[in-house]
Amino acid sequence: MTLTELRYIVAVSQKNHFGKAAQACFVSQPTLSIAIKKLEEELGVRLFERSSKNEIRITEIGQQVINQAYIVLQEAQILTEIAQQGKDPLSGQFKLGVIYTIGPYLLPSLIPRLRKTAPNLKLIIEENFTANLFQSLKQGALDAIIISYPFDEPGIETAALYDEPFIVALPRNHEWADREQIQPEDLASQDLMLLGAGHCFRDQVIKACPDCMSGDSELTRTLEGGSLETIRHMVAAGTGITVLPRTSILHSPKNESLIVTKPFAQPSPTRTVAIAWRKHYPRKEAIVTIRDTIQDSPLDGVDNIQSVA
Amino acid sequence: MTLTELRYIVAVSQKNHFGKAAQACFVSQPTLSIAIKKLEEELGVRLFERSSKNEIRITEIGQQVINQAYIVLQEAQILTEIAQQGKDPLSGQFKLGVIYTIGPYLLPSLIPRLRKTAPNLKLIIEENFTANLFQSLKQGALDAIIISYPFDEPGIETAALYDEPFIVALPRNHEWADREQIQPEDLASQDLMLLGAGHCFRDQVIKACPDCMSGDSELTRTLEGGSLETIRHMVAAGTGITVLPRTSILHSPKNESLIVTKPFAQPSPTRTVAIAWRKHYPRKEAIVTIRDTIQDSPLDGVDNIQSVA
DNA sequence: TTTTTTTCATAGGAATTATTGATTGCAAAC
DNA sequence: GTTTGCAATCAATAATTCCTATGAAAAAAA
Repeated sequence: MTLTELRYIVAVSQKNHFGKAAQACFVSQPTLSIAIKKLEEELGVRLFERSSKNEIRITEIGQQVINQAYIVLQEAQILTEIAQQGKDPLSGQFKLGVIYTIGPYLLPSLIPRLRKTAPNLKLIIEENFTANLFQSLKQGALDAIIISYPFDEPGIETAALYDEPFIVALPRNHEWADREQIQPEDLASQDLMLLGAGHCFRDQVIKACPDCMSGDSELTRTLEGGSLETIRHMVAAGTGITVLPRTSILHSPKNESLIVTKPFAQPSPTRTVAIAWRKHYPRKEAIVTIRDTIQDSPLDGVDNIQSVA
Repeated sequence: MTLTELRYIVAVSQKNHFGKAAQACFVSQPTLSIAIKKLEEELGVRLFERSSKNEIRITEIGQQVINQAYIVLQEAQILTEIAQQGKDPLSGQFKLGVIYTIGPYLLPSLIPRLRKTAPNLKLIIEENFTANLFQSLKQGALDAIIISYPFDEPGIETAALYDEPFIVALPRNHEWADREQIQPEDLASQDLMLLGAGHCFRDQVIKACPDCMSGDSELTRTLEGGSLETIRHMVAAGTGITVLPRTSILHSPKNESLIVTKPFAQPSPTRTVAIAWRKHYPRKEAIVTIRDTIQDSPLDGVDNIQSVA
């Protein structure tokens, strides 16, 4: 049985005439006759009662079969419509993972802009650690993830989005409050607060300021389970100092005068934020759109990275 | 789009593996790959995300398409089941027309026996004049009709069922009550009651007893709108005499002593009852079954006619 | 009657499409 | 690096679809 054959019998039932039905199907009359004969043989049932002169007649069982053929064809039509609707890579769900230290600062501006550039894209957000996001990406639970370099996994492609300098956050009355800039090595002597294990930003800070974790620096503290916002509040409370990605301070309340931020001495420690997806992911256009949307109106204080489509 | 392609994508979604899916569909892996590629191109949508090593992944739109493919295939399956059920020519509706002068006598015995020989046949009965039955048969409103010869129409085939002698019905106290048999010509001198125009039996009686309608026989009366039963009651009431087909008296109450029946002198006027159907009617088996059912247990007093299958 | 017309079935051949085993290419695992 | 597993590709062949031309049957017209 083929859908074409079903279309043929439906046409015959509508035209009551093999020749006209064939015309309606844009085939020759023998083509249609043979196809129907084949279907009748396959079903083991005579669908039409042919008489040479008068109109053809539909058998009782033939009518039932034709009614069902309508249903089959209709469902097939719905299938193509489903495909048609889903043709747009910028429609449907898009599951985006973002690491904890980017999500709160990137998403508030990204989401409303993405609603304009891709209004049919139903964004579903997950915030998590890089490792968990990567697992979900690999398993297909996420369509793309936004993480920080270095990130190099087999089967995964990435595109850099922007470079984000690190800055130092101090309590207003800190001894460094008057400094212009900070040397990374100086942090070892301070009450430095870091995120818990799992946050890549923690590792990046440690790498930028290697001394802070050396044996003699017992001032450095890890806040397991905490977030950058938690740490920032602790800085404001005078508990210690910390290192933040610059985007995290651009979105904080302007009048937050309890905290002072200082840049690092050049070349400043920096992280590169990137988007990653499975190599064979079929909706690359959606990823390009997200990347472009992020870069079209960059966050203050970060440096866009040239697209390498 | 073909049903085969839909079966392929369903198989892939079940096996998560092109090779195994191909095996399940009893085709080679390239066959399945190409078919799916073709479907994806036709729909303009990527259904599967292929990665070399790991299992394949179904895209969001692909899942929707596959869900719909299930529905299409299921409806197609229902179609074949409908055909399967209807394969039996002895199932479904069968619309049988019978003329007025046969129906009341044949059907009471035919219907219960047909329920045994063809229990799935849903018999729908129409009683009417030959001409009307023929029209309905030609138009397809009836599947077969039971009429009396002569009956010869283009595109219609017939098979004789049985020969039925005519008999004369008299009031008990009629002058002929003691006769052994009646000569057709004698009827002209009697109060002969006939059915109205349209009943073929009327014409057959007139043909058998030509004198009864000649100018000098003003005793013959036509009962428009009447039936054989009406006429029989009038005979019982002594209004006149009539000619009946023999089956009509076999089913009358045994103790109906107000009427006396007499055979005609040999060769008795007789009618041949036959079944007729459109030449191209596809369920000939149903007709053969009805014919055989009538003849397997013949009505009393009639002569079966040899089947000429 | 005979002829014509209508209509579906059939035949033969061309074009298209489907199918297959063998091969290639790719990515991951050893 | 080599092997392994998987899907894509290739080239040859098989199957099918499709068309034109023709045939057969029956009704309508001459």
